[in-house]
Amino acid sequence: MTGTIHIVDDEETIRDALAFLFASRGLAATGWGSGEAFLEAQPLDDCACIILDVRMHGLSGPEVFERLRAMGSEAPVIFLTGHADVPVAVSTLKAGAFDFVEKPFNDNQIVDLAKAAIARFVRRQVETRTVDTIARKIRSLSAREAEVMERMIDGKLNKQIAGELGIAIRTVEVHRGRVLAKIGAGNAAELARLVSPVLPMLGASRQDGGGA
Amino acid sequence: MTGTIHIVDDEETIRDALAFLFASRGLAATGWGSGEAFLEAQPLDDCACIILDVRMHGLSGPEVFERLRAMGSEAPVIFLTGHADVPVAVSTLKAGAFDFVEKPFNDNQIVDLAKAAIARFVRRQVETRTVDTIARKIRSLSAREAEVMERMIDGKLNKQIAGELGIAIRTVEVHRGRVLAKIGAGNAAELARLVSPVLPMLGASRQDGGGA
DNA sequence: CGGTCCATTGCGGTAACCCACAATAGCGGC
DNA sequence: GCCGCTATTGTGGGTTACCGCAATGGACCG
Repeated sequence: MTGTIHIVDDEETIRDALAFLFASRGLAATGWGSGEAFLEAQPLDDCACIILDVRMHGLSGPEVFERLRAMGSEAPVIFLTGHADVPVAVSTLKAGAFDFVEKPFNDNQIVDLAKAAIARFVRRQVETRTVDTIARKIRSLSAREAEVMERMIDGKLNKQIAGELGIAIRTVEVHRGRVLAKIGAGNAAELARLVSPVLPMLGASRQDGGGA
Repeated sequence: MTGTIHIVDDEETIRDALAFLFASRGLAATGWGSGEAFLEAQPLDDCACIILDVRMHGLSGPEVFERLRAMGSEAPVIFLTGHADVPVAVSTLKAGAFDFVEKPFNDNQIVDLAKAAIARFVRRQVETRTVDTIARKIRSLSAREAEVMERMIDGKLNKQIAGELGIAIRTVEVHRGRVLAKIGAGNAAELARLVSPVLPMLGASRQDGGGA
């Protein structure tokens, strides 16, 4: 099981129709009668795809979408609408919605869209996990080790690094060895390849990893 | 001058109104009466932003958009439409359009959108130029040098590379030196940092850079 | 106060990198 | 056939990287 499709619509007819449709195609789906109910349950871990009706009692689809993104959810969202609302379509798509479909929809179209959304979700999950693994390793470095690593990636020699940090070459060697061990790289080239794409995404999240 | 705004609309009234509007805000703009006329002139180099009417005589806006992309243009496109056409809005945005605006539009909104589009265009131009510089250097490598470089980035030792390629260590050293010189890196770490983000984008574009 | 973690440094040695000098050999063009 | 480009290899030597062993000193915790 790769994840569940969550259907949020205040019309029970549509909810049930979609749930039945997905079930008949072998896709797991759950229905929610309102945005509030869905958000409160927060089944974030299990969200591979979210289908939101635009106009609902209480929170609207776009409002639910906005809160999901604010909560950090990256799940693909497919909007359903019964009214030709171009501005809403444009703004949600520009905000990262997966698709925007007008009712009445075609069964095969919706199923294909949901499958594509889940496929994208799975792909991103894999990428994110890879990045997170590296990021966690980087955060496990002490402050000094991080300083040394940054300079290693720039291709600086131990001698230069020692000069910049005002410490002995031997000390740089020790840090360098620890960096390679913690990141799991055999040498500076591998380190640079692994870490350099992730570094720019870590801006303010570093914290002092050690004492002194 | 960062580039020109190209307005493609078969209604002269709108063309002129937009051209006047942009001119009054200090933005250079040119009008075209049809998609065919615009495509034929191919002012690709000068396209910082393209405004396309959806429904026109001859080629429709989306058709023009599709041909532009097929021609390799990455310029941001803003669609204008007089009709609430959600499917067209969705498909064009998913295909990479910058925005989709319904008439009648607000003057300030259009100007701000055009400015944002131009800003994105300029930013991408800079990125593209950086990537192209590296890509050109990579293409200047001989076939053998490229094979060696690939393994350098993986952090392999000269000894390992020599084994894989069935050549002497000394030969690997020579290629290694030439790779670093051609790319402009001081060592393998810098090489990996510079080249590894660009490599995946070069799939089929490599060609033999040298003799025998 | 002892234990833990980290930064720091030194010694000595192996292995790897980098380069100048020198030479052989195949391919394509004039 | 000569020239130029590239690939290939060797010799020898200076510079670096990397590692084990050993030790000192500061900060924090129970």
